[in-house]
Amino acid sequence: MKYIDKLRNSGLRPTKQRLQICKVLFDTKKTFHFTINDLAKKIKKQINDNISLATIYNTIHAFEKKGYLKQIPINSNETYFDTNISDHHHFYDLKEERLIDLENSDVGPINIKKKINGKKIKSVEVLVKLED
Amino acid sequence: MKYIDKLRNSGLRPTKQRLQICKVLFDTKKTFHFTINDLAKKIKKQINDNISLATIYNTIHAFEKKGYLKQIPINSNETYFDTNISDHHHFYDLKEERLIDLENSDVGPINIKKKINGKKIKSVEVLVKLED
DNA sequence: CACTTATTTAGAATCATTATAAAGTATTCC
DNA sequence: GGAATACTTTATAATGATTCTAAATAAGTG
Ligand SMILES: [Mn+2]
Ligand SMILES: [Mn+2]
Ligand SMILES: [Zn+2]
Ligand SMILES: [Zn+2]
Repeated sequence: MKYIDKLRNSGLRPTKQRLQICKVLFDTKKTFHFTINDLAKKIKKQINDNISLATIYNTIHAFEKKGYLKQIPINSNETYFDTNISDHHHFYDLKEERLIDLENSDVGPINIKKKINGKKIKSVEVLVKLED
Repeated sequence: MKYIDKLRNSGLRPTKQRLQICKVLFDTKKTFHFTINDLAKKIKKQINDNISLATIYNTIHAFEKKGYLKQIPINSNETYFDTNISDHHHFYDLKEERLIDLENSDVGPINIKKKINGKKIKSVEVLVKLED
């Protein structure tokens, strides 16, 4: 069982709820962007069972900490997550309020010339805002 | 009167509160990053007068709409604003939870190769997360 | 199976932000 | 200047995403 091992390997007990959430998040051809609210709806529609909102929050945060999800830096009243954990960037369509992946190869190499003493770069993320 | 004209020119009446907020935001050598909460404290300390929180929110949003402030895309429970409205980027020190400006010249030119039909690029912002 | 530890859950609490609507102020026009 | 009008401020309430709490349940261990 793919997800059972995945969870065990990161010290998370493979509970029914976590496995159901894994299925919704990772059993797809395409990766996707979501808010907790989006996800809660998707879960309700896809599995015929209830998972409490607190568990969804807990699980998403646990997955993010383990690196199974990424948080997308964007200004919104809701937090956006991404099942695409590759090093990549985003378009944000301001009118449609929609995120679109920009693969690393779609953006030339980014050269950060400034250095901060004693700190190292953990990630470099580009947000490209789009208008009509 | 610098700020009176500035406000009038953008169709905002130069009220006492707006002028006081202008002073706190723009009467400084250096630009700075702030949350509404930061700013409310700063206002209380610098002017000997009370401005309601609702007015601070209204004013900051009006200024942002007019282009006198920028919102910084970052995941935080509070919204960050910037009095530096030049085209620039940010370091975000994860440990100290602090934003640091990265001037455009500190980052090589960014080449967005992908195009989205019917949309044009409004802004390109880079967020560089720093760890120890 | 007992025992320990982690997880789930409903509901309450928190807190940034936005909405409301009444009182106050700036602007316009005579 | 002095209405009349439109905009602004304000206290306070409402909203809504997220986090907290503490009791019930489930998983891991031997
Ligand atoms: Mn957020
Ligand atoms: Mn926000
Ligand atoms: Zn993405
Ligand atoms: Zn800045």
